[in-house]
Amino acid sequence: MTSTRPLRADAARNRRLLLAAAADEFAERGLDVSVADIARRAGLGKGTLFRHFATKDDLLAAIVLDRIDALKTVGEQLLDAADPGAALLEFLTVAADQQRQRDLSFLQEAGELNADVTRAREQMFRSVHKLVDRAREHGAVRADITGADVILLMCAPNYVTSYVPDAPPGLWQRYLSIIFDGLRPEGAHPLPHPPPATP
Amino acid sequence: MTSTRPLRADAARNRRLLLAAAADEFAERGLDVSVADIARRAGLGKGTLFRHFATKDDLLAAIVLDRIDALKTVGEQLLDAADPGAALLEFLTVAADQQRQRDLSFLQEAGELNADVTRAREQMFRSVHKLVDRAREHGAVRADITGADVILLMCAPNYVTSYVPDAPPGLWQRYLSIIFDGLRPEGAHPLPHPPPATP
DNA sequence: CAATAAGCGGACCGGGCGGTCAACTTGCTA
DNA sequence: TAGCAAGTTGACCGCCCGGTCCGCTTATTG
Repeated sequence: MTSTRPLRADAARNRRLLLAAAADEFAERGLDVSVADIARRAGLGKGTLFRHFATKDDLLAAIVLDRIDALKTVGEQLLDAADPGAALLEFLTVAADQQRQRDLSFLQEAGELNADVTRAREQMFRSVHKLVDRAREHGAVRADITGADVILLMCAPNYVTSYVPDAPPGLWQRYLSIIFDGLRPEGAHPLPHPPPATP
Repeated sequence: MTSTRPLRADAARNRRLLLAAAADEFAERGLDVSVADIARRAGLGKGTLFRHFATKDDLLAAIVLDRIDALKTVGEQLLDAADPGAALLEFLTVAADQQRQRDLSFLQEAGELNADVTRAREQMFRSVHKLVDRAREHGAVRADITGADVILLMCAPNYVTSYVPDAPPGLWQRYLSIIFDGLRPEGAHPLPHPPPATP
């Protein structure tokens, strides 16, 4: 589209600084941190932040877009894995590990208004659906589970651990493991409600 | 302590109106709704709200305290139930059903500063620990699960469904069911991380 | 090295928030 | 029913937030 000439060296560095500071700040203190705090953490002025990202939501969207794209790629690569059950578990592990601490709600909050994020998210969701379908056909997950279910449950381990004050770093793995056991065919009980259509 | 004379009739009614309006508003639109909106929904002035609740957090704490107390009572009653596994599931069902939609984070957010809420929460947690212990001894849940695990997972069904745009009313039951299957002994895989000590 | 445009920063703005207050209304009681 | 304490109200306050703007700095380039 707009053939934009490359960023000046310092500007490129500052952009990276801002993205990193914002990611940390969002992760540690939630989506409500002020842009002033983010800029301060990056060691830059507030004006600089707004030169790089027109709005606070755009900054959030840039971070989320990165992560979703990375996840999408991981998902696609895992489609060729030998063990479909292990592949799905691996995907969920990467997904939960990538978004540390409390930046769980990233997926929805940012996508509301940004078309790029929405599109990337849908591509990533498609990967998940395929992973789940493969795992189901292989008997690695129960028959009554859908991709939409897994997408919804994907962030739960992070959510759950965000409520323990000084959580040890790997605690989320415990809850991913429990939830994944709930997805397995062994000992599965019939589900009381059909899955949602949307995601 | 302070022998306070009973509220005037209209004041008592308004207090109930405010609590109901706040509960609805928090549930529908999250904890960030303005006190002005809550007062408007109750059909009252903002000043009236602050006469009944010194601060917005106090209002939230009053709501949360009610719910936690109710949950504590349910938990204690279920301790006498014949089937410990069914009792635990019933408790989790009541817990998830009680806090509809997105008011999931009630437990932590409000208790941060309010001593009453903290105390009530700890009592309720004690009930959960007992329910889980009984269920474990009975073989209804896996041996490596603790009360703290269940407390953390308690709100997950609501959290998960809060991300589907127009969720059908009972959808949370699906995810409670999946997660509960993950708590059962059949098909359980060893957990990769010890449980947290705190709750 | 000089010229210049790209980048930077912080004072500033409008708006919305939680919370206050003094003038007004109303349920209770004797 | 008269008197008054209890209750109500919305205009108002100070604060902080996202976002703007313009004078200043600096990387780039011929």
